[in-house]
Amino acid sequence: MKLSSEQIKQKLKDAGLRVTPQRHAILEAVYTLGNHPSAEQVIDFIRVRYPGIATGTVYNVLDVMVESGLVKRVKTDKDAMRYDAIMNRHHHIYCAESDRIEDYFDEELDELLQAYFRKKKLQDFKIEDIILQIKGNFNDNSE
Amino acid sequence: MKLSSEQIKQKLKDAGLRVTPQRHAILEAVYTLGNHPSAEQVIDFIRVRYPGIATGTVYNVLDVMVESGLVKRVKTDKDAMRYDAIMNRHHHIYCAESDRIEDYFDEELDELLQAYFRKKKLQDFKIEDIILQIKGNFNDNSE
DNA sequence: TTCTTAGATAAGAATGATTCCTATATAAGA
DNA sequence: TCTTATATAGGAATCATTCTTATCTAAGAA
Repeated sequence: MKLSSEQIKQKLKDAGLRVTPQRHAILEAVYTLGNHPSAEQVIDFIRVRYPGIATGTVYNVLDVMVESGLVKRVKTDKDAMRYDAIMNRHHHIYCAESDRIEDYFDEELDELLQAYFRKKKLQDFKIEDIILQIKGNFNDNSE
Repeated sequence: MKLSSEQIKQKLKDAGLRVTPQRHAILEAVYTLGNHPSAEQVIDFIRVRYPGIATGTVYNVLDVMVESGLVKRVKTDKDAMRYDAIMNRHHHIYCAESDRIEDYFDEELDELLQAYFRKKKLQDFKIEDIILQIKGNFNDNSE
């Protein structure tokens, strides 16, 4: 998903963050890259236009954005952490072989789960979010 | 869960793996520690009785065990990978604040999900496993 | 039982991802 | 414009994990 410069700025402001060129570039990168980029992919993307950005800054900013709810961390079987800017409730379809992640939106399923856990409460736990990790294989895997 | 030495041995054999003292100790550690240990926790646990075990061996063996279906990788928001020896279908209740993971078994839910995805097929994807990550907060968090 | 060898391990170097440190720079409110 | 709390650059440091190679051993064969 591509956002306008103004939209990105507004998102940072809404999250209560100072608007800096670095933060702007990083949030833009996560949105533009779309498919759950790693910090490294974000850095590579940004350095094309903005070579000076420091590695540490990207990690810092991504952390800050996670804290502020602008992005989410996505961990896979692999080592590097990945980031997701889509904040609407969604799930992940994941193939370990290719390390590919696809978003899965399904409101019907979400309602089903919500209803289920409204009835069947968990002891001593306050649910904030439920994420399905759907594991398997893409049929069109290039292998 | 605590397993007898004989049970552990049998599990290794059933998985088609050679039975070595290291593998025995590692599988025992994952079972005994119970709560989704990281590789580091496994190493610390084993070194008390078996100081010589090499770091690389633990990582190797854990990978081999994942390949052979003896343990599963468990991913959290944090960097380090964690491992789970419970292979029955179950889900995870996770609190990012404390990094605590609890197992959640619920056959009724599993059937619900199975029925749901039997009807609503995903295009171009063969589902092998569905794991819920239930995120939130434990009420008794010591904080 | 002993022999054989494919496969496993030790030890530690190497790598890759991430965090930390601190001097400098800057966003944004006064 | 000034002020200052906050952010960034640059690079060292740390942490998790993988790799390399010499040595060792489990387990089937003789």
